[in-house]
Order: sequence, then structure tokens, then C-alpha cells
Amino acid sequence: MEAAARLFAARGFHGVSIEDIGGAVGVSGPALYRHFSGKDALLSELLLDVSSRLRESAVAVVTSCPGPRESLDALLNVQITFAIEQPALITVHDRELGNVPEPARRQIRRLQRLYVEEWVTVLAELHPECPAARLRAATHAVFGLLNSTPHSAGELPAQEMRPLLHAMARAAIDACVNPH
Amino acid sequence: MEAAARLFAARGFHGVSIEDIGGAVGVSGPALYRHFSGKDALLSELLLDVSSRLRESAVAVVTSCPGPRESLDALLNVQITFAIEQPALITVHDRELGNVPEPARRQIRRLQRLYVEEWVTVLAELHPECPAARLRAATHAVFGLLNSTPHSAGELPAQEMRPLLHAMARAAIDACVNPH
DNA sequence: CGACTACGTTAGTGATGACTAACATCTCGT
DNA sequence: ACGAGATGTTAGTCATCACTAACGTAGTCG
Repeated sequence: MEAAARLFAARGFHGVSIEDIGGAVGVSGPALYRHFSGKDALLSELLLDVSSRLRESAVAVVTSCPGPRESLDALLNVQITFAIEQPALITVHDRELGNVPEPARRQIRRLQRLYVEEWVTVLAELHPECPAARLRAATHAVFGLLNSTPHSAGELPAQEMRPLLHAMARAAIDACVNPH
Repeated sequence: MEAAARLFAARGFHGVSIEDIGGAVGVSGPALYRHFSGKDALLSELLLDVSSRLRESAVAVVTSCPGPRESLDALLNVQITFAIEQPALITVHDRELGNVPEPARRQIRRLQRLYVEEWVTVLAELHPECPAARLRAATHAVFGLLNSTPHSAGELPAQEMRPLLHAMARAAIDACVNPH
């Protein structure tokens, strides 16, 4: 699945063949059908895995934080860690939902929506006067900011990237409610 | 080309057939070969068009601005307008470079790099103490933020989206150099 | 009129790719 | 030891798709 994620991120779902994925892990082609019922199922499992891990982390982190300020910091760290350590998964996660067939598609959308709502809830506690739609748009914008790591890969070492992204995202969120 | 951009954005380059593109504009399949030498050429032309338009706008705007502060505002407006009005083009632009064959690929990369350097130059004038690598990473992060519009489509009307993105991006950039 | 060009059509063709079938092999528990 | 299940392999099959060929039909200009 890791190999598949890397290939899907690089060339897109339809640009990768079963043979490619098998080859990347040292087996050849149809061996994969012993583990996945098909190419679609592989993608579904990938996205379900990512979505549920993200949501689980978010829930865990928010419930164990004393207040919204700390929750937001923790949410930022979750997403930043994911974006830096698993750039391929992040890339596939927000590009390939359209290629997932219908039963799984709905479930993935649901998990993604719940993850976003986790953010929006925390932000709403911090800024009760801000309408939810605005907070949702801001959340998506912050995701875009944080998920830019695949594009700036190699520009900066991870140890510098991490606080940079944190500071930028934090500032962007504050600006969202306070247009200066 | 607009139809192709929409389809590529939705399903990925390899997920769209020549027949699909033709069908979307009311002709059927091979008619497209009267206008493009092939599917690759269509994609190349799309990306070349976008990259050069972006770079041209950036150069025009920067040279006609009195100072870096105004230049940055103008650059933000260029990118925001593009992201809001042409979400499909923006999506294709930062996803499908890997599917462009080699002669055109290099040229597109060059234009993209020049566009980024336009931003980095302006930012360097505003923050001379900040290393260029950091500014480059921040620029990519801001692009990610602004290009999030396809994800939050429909959340917010464009008239609200525009100043929101502007404020968030502005704040993120300031935070980049001033980690608070 | 009559050639030429621009632009469309339908009917192949050859390659690629997802998936299946039939056939090894390796590791077990008994 | 041995049969069973898990996990490979190679050799098809069938659909899809980029692209070509051959042909039709305006408009345009001599």
C-alpha cells in the first residue's frame, strides 16, 4: 500500500498499472489479487485508512486537551506531522477521491467531513463570532497551506519546515477572523 | 481546452479519453486531431498557456508597482483571481506536470520557476534578513493556501472568499519572517 | 464552375492493462 | 510424511484507448 501510494501520488491512479505496483515491491502483477480484490479496492483501502487515522488522531488530541487553544496547536501538529512524514498519502488523499467507487466513497467523505468538523468546532470555540462557513473555508485553506510540502520538498529541512508551517497556519487562522 | 481542463481536473489526465474531451464540446473523438497533434500536446499547450499567463501577469504587475508592499498585494490578487475564476486550470497546473513529455516539460518548469522567483524577489525586498530558501517554501505554502478554492467550492461566495484568502495569505507571509 | 482547404465523420489497428485460469511452491498442523 | 492453505508464477482474455485511414461536406478563391 505504501508503494501504491507513492506511485498514485506521482502519476495518478489511472497512470499506474497493477504490474507497476507489484514491480515496486518485488512481486509481479497479479500476485496482488491475493491481497486486494482489485485496483479500486486498493485505492479505497488506502483512502479509508488515511481518513480514519486522521480523524482518530484529531478526536484523541482534542479530547485530551484542556482548552481550544491547545487543541488547535495539537491539530496543527497532527496535520503537519502527517504532511511531512507521509507526503504521498496526503497527495493521494486529496486528489483521488473521485476515483473511488461508490460504497467506499461515501464513507471516506464522511470521515473527511468529520475531520474538518473537528477543526471547525475548535475554531468556533476560539472565535464564536465567526460564521461556520467562513471557518470551514479557512480550514480548507489551512489544509492547502500545510499540504504544500510535496511541492516544496527539498527546499527546507523538516526541522525548519515544521515550525514555519505552524507559524504560518496559526497566523492565517488568526487573520481569518480578524481581517485587520 | 477549457473542457479538457475541466475533465483533467476531475478525473486526472489518464482518466480522460480523447472521446470524452470531444464529447464534451459536441464533436466526436478524432476530430480533435485537426487541432492538436495528440493528447500529450493538448496537455502541454494547456500548461504552457497557464504558466506563461501567470508569469506575464506577475511581471506586468510587479514592474508597474511603486514598491514591494504594493507588488505583494498585486501578486496576491493575481493568484486569487486565477484560483477563483479558473479552478480547473489551477488544479491541472499543479498536478499534471508529470504527464507532460520532455520538450515542453522543461519549458513549463522554467516558467513556473520564474513565477515563483517573482514572488521570492518581492518577499526578499520586504524581508531582507530572511533566507531565500525559507521564502521559497513560504511561497509554495501560500500557493497551497490560495489554491484550496477547488476544495472549498460552494462553502463561501466569491465576494467573501476573495478578501478572506487575501488576509490569510498576507498574515501567513508576515508570520513566516516573524515567528512570534 | 472547380480545385483547394478546413473540418468533420466512421471504421479500423495495435498496444496496454485489469483481471482470470491453471499451475508451482512453501509452510504448516496433525 | 502429507494434505491444506497461503502465496507466488506465467499465459491467456477482453475491454479500452490513442491514433490512423478513408471518406464526406461545406465554404473560398481562381
